[in-house]
Amino acid sequence: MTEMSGGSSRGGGLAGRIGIGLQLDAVHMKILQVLRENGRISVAALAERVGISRASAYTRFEALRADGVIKRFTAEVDHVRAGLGITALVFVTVRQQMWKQFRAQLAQMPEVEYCAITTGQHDAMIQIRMPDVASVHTLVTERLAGIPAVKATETVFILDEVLKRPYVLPSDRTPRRHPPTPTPPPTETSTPIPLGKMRFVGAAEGRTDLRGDT
Amino acid sequence: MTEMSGGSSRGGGLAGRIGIGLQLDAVHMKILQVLRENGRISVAALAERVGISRASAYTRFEALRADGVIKRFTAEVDHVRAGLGITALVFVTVRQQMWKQFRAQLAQMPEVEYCAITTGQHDAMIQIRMPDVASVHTLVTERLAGIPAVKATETVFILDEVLKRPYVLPSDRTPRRHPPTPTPPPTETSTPIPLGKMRFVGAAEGRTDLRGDT
DNA sequence: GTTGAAATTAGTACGAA
DNA sequence: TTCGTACTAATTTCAAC
Repeated sequence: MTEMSGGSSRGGGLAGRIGIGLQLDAVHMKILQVLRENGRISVAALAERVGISRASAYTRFEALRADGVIKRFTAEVDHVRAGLGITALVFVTVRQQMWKQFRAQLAQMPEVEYCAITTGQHDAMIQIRMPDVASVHTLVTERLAGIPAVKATETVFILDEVLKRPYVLPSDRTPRRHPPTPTPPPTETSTPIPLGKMRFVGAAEGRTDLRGDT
Repeated sequence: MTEMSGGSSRGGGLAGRIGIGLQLDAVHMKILQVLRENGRISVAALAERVGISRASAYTRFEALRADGVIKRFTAEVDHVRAGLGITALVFVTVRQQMWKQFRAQLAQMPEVEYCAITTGQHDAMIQIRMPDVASVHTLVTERLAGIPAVKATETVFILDEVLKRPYVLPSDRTPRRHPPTPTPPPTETSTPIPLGKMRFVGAAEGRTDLRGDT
């Protein structure tokens, strides 16, 4: 092989996905689990770990990749060591009808590592990595705030990243049966607040154009 | 090779790191850049892309791994396809002097993919992946709220993950010189609020025991 | 740090169960 | 489908430059 990934992720972003494609069984899950822990494992070693033949491993491996279940393989870099020691979260309020522009601008900001559209007080949360605190300030005030689509921002710094797990699969979930009385979905209209400790935050009003048309 | 990663990440968490180790040059950066895009590329192909010999590529590759600059290789899985279609952020207020316990409890919750300690109104932000909305509710109310260290939570749902980049390295940054007049660091005492659009949120009062002693 | 050649391993393509 | 084997091509290692 020359390369095995990097060029075949179908579609554009992480957004909308249609069709179900592969039906994943326990073996698929086990493959994913191993691959999340060690993305560079050889298919032969993978087969051994999962308990299938090499031929099957190749078939399933390729199927998972082709089907988009595995989106890409990546190396996790220590950002501090790489020169980007400061991480911040910026919560952004986006002006209505300007989501497309907002997305377009974000695409041109390489320092943005992650962006998610959320319910709650703000509309989006972006995570940025910077060499120093001053750079965060500059980015937020001069570049983010300069985007017409951005109505307001709120910045918090990340003091420590406690955990970042690659193990998140249904099989990892704690075996914990749902309560007999099915919990009602947490909507704005019916949200019990048990223990007085919880608070779900719904979407802001008039959020109709959440998805861009890219 | 049989395996190339997965068992040698030194230390425990993502927290404190001592010593500088390798001094990264432009070639190292380029290697990291390629590896972040394609974690399964062969060292031979990597060498060609970076423009160095195979042997050099092997040496540098190993050095980056041994030194911890590359923390691990992982496969990015489409969570929706894998059965965890719901993503939520839970902002947690942690009771003072109970950080250690909080961390310990989190370690036992596999559905938590990411946890960061932040400045601002809340103390920590955790990202969870669940099969459905009801499970989020159950997790937050029955498990998270049940932790003594957790004083309060606030949950928001992620409607769409716009981008998740593996390209974040200093070399990716937009070449934009800092303003001649050095921007003052954004502390609570001296934070200019340009355009009335920005808002930095400092740490809550009395946050002295942010780091656990693990 | 680079090239080249040898040994090992990976990836593919068959049949057979 | 999955497995097992054989074949081909690539990668890794190790040598000398």
